[in-house]
Amino acid sequence: MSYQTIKQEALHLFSIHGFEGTSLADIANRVGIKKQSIYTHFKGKDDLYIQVLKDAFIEEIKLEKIYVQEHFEQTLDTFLWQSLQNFINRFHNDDRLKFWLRNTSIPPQHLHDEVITYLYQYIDQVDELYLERIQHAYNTGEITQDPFVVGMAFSALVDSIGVELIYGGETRTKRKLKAAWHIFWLGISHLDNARL
Amino acid sequence: MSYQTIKQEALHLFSIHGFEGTSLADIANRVGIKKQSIYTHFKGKDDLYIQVLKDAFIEEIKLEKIYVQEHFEQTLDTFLWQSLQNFINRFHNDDRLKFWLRNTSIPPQHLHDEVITYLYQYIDQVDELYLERIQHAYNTGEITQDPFVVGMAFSALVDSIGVELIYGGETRTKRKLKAAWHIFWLGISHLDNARL
DNA sequence: GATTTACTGACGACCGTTCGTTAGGAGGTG
DNA sequence: CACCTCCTAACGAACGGTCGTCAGTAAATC
Repeated sequence: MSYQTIKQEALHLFSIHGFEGTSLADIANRVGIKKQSIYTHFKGKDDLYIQVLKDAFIEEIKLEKIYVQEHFEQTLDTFLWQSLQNFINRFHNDDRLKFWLRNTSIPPQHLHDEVITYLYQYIDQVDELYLERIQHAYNTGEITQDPFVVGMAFSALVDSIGVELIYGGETRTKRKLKAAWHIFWLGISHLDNARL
Repeated sequence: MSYQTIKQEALHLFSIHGFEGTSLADIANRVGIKKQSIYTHFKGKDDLYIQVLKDAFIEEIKLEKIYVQEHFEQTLDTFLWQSLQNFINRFHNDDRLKFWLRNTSIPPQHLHDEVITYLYQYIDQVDELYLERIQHAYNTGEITQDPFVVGMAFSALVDSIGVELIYGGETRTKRKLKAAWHIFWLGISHLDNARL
């Protein structure tokens, strides 16, 4: 089924070169068909792009849910740390996350609203997933800070890792992650429960 | 001098639509000239793009240096916090930072290396600037954690704010920044000087 | 008059898209 | 089994546009 193949190759190229930087000819070339044949399966370039976006959205949410489900019982420490490792691994082994992080910063203008809608849904849903686990940690006294604040701070930490991954330096990413994580963990387990 | 005007309008459009998403016709249109006239001042699109990139790099570095210089004597608390505010203001009032953050995630492939080189220079130089001030804070006992680690963690904090700014939600940015800063500050002033 | 600047005109290349057509298989009908 | 119809997938050819670019010319500035 070349319907799937087209989406797969489109995802790959979009994740590297973005919407305008990727032509239908390029995609078709990788699939091994002519660009006109793409129109058998998709209404046009916009349609293909949105389909790819949607797929990536659904899949990424699913993977996050699975992770949280399978690691919920671990200590918050390893739960959060391994989720970061999981995030990094996914970025390297899968085009979806790459597509996701890269295309949301400069989406094609005429599709901006649609892209942003999916993006916000993604962030909110993921944040909520993690908030549950963090709330749990707060209740058991594992952390002392307001769970909502901790959740947001962790979300910011994930954002920063995303940036580093995009910029490409593996050494840089590791170094920054190590430092940011260290400070983050000290912060959320701080004894003085300061008010915000 | 329309040489400057061209760069200015190019910067504006590149910062919104990226390299491929911006045409010379669009730029010329905003300047009020024909697209061919751009070739009087620049060798071509690539040349214009690199010039704009270079300008943004130099100017942003300069602004950071000025900030650090003028606020060095403040407490680390306000020094770092206000630098974040400064960062946010610059993003909103100036196209350079917008260009910078947006174009480094998906640079045009044939200019990738050049772009990345400038980017790394930028990050390293800024990190070093802040490290000096942080080192100073460590010496005076204002913070307890390894200055290098604190610098990296702060750099990560800036990254995450950059992401939020690009995504566009002002409310989201404020909320996340508040939380991330809170945890960050607790972390770097933590009493147990844990080893990394 | 020399030099800078912007213009007109045109170029080939590529863009996304539409058209009509062809090959091949699935499924039903006689 | 043979025949016909329908559907899917991919094709070549071509469309109107836009892209970046180059050459030559006119206008403005010094």
